[in-house]
Amino acid sequence: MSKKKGEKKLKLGKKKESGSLSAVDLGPVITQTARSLRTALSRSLAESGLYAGQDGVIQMLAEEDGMTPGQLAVRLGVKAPTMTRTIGRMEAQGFLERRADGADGRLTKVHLTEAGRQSVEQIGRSVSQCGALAAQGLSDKEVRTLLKLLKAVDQNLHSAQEEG
Amino acid sequence: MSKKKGEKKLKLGKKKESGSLSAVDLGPVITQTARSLRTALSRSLAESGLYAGQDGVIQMLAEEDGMTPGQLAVRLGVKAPTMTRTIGRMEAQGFLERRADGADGRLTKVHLTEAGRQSVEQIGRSVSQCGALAAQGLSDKEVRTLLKLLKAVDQNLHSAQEEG
DNA sequence: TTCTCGCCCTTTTTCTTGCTCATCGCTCCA
DNA sequence: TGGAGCGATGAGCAAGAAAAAGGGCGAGAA
Repeated sequence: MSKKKGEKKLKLGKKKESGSLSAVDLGPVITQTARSLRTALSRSLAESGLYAGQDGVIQMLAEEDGMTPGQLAVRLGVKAPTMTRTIGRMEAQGFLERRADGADGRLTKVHLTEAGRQSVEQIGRSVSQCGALAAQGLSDKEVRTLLKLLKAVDQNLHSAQEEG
Repeated sequence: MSKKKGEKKLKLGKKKESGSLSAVDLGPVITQTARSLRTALSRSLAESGLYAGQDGVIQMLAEEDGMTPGQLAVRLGVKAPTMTRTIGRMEAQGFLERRADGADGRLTKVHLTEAGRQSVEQIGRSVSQCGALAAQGLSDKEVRTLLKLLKAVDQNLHSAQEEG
């Protein structure tokens, strides 16, 4: 790998290699931004009485009630055990409830409770408000570009994970 | 601040509000990408015997030994309690050690041990390798754009945090 | 000069998400 | 009918955050 190491511009090799220079910063910057976002969302979500990470479950269920923990995990990009525990906590909090599937005994269906359904709107507000804040000062086009690049990165990470 | 709220373009509001449309997706996508990255980095870092989140401490200390927990926390974008505990764990793992500051009794200086110093190189490899993987298929320019946009988002999030 | 109060830094505590490894139960197919 | 698989959980480890508790330093008041 890596033939195009320093051949990019060859500008006197002023600062290291211009090719990898930025890539190293990618990790830290993504991590940092995600942390900031999580913290911000967390505070906004606190008004609804829930934590960052739980919002997705509510929104997913609002779109399609009765999903299984496994489905939720996949769609939210989280591992199954994490989803199980989060669901358990949210059930205790009264936002949703588990019901056994009549046809297949292995499956558990997750349903929104009345309280859960009532929180949907407020959560949507928190999320979009948070998104708007994050995107402040960026043009529509820039946001789309950011989204596209981020998805590409995520894709890279995923495909590598499978190969091991 | 903020008078220029909806006066941006006013283009008939074709699809909802063209401004926020993508913005809502920003949060989930960033979160998701960060999770993937964390997982990937975690595996790579495991060879060095440490966890995702600890790498930054080593690298920071490699650059400037003897920083205080507070300084490390700020530079790594983490809250002080988190840093304290991480340092404690890393001290137990043998990567670094705490020393009291002679001049100011409130301060604690964190120093890399020999083992810590020896891990610096390998960690650097893990991080840059991970960054390279993430940036796979992206042009140099795209990476720079991504970096720029991400930093802008992070900035937005931070400035809002201060205002409360 | 001495004492006290306010401030800063660190650490402790408690709660959550998230991951990996391991386990238990149910299905379905050979 | 017995085993392979899939789905949901359980247990253990770590990062992060918020709230609050210790300790030391320094400045201002008496």
